[in-house]
Amino acid sequence: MPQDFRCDCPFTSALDILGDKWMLVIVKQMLVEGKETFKDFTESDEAIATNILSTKLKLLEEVGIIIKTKRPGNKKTNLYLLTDMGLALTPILAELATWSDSYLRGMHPGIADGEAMEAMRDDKAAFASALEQSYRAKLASIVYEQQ
Amino acid sequence: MPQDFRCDCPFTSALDILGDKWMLVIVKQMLVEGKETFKDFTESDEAIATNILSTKLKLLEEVGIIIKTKRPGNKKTNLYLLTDMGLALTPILAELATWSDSYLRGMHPGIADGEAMEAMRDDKAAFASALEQSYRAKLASIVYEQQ
DNA sequence: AATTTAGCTTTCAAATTGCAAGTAAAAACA
DNA sequence: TGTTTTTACTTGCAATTTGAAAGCTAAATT
Repeated sequence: MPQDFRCDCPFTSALDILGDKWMLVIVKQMLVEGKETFKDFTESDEAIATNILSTKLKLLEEVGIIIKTKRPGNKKTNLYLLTDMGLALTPILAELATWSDSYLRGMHPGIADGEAMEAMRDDKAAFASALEQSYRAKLASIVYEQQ
Repeated sequence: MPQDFRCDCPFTSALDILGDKWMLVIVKQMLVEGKETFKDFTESDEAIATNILSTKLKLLEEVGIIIKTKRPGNKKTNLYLLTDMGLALTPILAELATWSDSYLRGMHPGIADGEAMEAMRDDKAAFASALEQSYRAKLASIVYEQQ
């Protein structure tokens, strides 16, 4: 199923891929919460249904935002990892979270407000690149089958 | 219909509102293309259906991203304008477009690549604040019913 | 007064999302 | 070595969202 695009607008084209309830949430779970396996994702706060998870992981892989691999010696557990294309979504996530912080608390007072949020308020770009860097460090440290 | 949120995550909460095919596209049409009226939106490249447009405009207003008003003396044509909350989405849009520029051209070679794209590549933050500023200038110049 | 325009609403079809249950293969356990 | 558990799904079906097309009403224009 090749992606199709509504028009030639770069804003809209990003949303043709990312504009749904789940794509960026899954990327966030990988980047921020360190989720890597199918089971990890099913145990998230957002409680994604397994059929949708399966569909979205396939789409993310097809588009090139993640790769699907395994740890050597383990034939069962799939590892899902962000590519450069996926890591490049970090600034979008940081912008979404700071927008929530600024404008959604009136509507949803429970929104988390810990150290990470403070760090983001303090310096959004620094927060984003620290997140990205820490994910890259993890990638460098874990062993998985290259393709 | 009060919005409901999947969990307390600030990333996810933004997507509970913005995570669909249309919300950010409509904001983009207002901000970048200067669209203001129901008819303006129906004439866009993205070709939104009128029933969906109607639903999404209501939701955008309810959330506080836009206001619905009129020009004095005109009882027919509604004017939809971005609020501060809506204008604060500008950086998200800029990030989405630059991500498309960097990673989607392989999949979608037709993505527009004009002066605006060059300006964004050159300085994303400057581009975003120029866009925002120009929208604010327009707001200051047009006459509409205050509420 | 008649026509056009703007801003919808309604109907119904199609696609997407979601719940719950089931399956298959690998791994862990006894 | 057999049994159980775990992981990663798939399947069936209901509910919600999206979409195409037509219709409708009031305001504005001719």
